[in-house]
Amino acid sequence: MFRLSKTTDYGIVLLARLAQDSGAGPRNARELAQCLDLPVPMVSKVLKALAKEGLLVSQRGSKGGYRLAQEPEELTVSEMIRVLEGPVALTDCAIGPALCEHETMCAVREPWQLISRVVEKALADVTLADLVRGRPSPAFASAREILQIERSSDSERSADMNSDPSN
Amino acid sequence: MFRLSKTTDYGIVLLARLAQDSGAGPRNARELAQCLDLPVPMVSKVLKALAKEGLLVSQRGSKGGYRLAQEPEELTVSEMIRVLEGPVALTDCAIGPALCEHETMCAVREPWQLISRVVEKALADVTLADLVRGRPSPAFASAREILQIERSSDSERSADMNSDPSN
DNA sequence: ATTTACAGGACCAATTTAGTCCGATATGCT
DNA sequence: AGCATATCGGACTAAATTGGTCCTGTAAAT
Repeated sequence: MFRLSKTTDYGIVLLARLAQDSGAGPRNARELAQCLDLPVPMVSKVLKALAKEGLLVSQRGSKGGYRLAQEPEELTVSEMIRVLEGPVALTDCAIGPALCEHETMCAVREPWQLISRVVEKALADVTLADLVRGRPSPAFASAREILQIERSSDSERSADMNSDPSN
Repeated sequence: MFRLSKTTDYGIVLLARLAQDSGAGPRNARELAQCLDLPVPMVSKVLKALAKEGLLVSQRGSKGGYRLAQEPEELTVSEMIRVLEGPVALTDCAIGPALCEHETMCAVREPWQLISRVVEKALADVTLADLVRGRPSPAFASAREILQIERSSDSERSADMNSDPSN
């Protein structure tokens, strides 16, 4: 269905939560699960994954928990997805060469690589800090610009967005 | 894993194939399957879906087959994905409001909506004609520009792409 | 009438995903 | 030292999705 997995979704929400109240020492899994209303074992699992991949720093034992490994401004959405979900690419053949036996006759491989990189760029423009602010930061500017352009050019080539009333 | 499904992948390749040799009358499923080296029933299934959704026009009976319903320049990647895979959105809550019971406490919903729209815009910039040409058309220009910008700004904030040698 | 080809299903097997659980280890506190 | 609290690193299960096949019906051409 072309959606991020729940794991990734939870992971990013958790990172956002940790970014909101950083500085107050590590937060444990139970606490986070409770305040986000998610099942504890699942939260625990995702946090472990994030720690293993180096996005969080864990502290064991009593008074332990997790904290961000870097400043929210330094962590991009692209990176979070890459860590939890694998490299950003719309098709397998967009990751690299020689992964598909149809390559020789496939006309669309190269465009996919370019498209995937464009998408990744869009995701790399948004940082964790942007997410928790909910407000476009300077880094978000290019995204906004693109949407502005879209808006203005919509009037020119109007007629293909509303072609499917049956759905 | 954040990939397009095989169905969508096949679908776009099939559309590209049909775009390459349009004008020569309808192509049937067997023919297309053979020239793309894919299983016939699968190709048939995808073609049916594309026809049902109005991207292809089908003709039954002997000498029947499928042809594009519109010019390759008019059909965007965004549209193809939307038809085969559903609306482009990274998370469920980016589609519309009131789909997730955590909304009130979720800090990241709004940003997801914006991000999803940016991604969709990137996909809407590429047409089927661009795909079969494999070469950036005017509509592709913005994508290229973005990558240029990325390239040049890479020198400034160099150190976070290569932070994971363990993977 | 026969052949060709799409339409619309049901159907199945394999994979992936979401979620749970458990034993081991590390830390802080008394 | 001993206990309580956490993470760590697995294995494990159930449900959903996906990739793929197959079959019956219908439309068109010769």
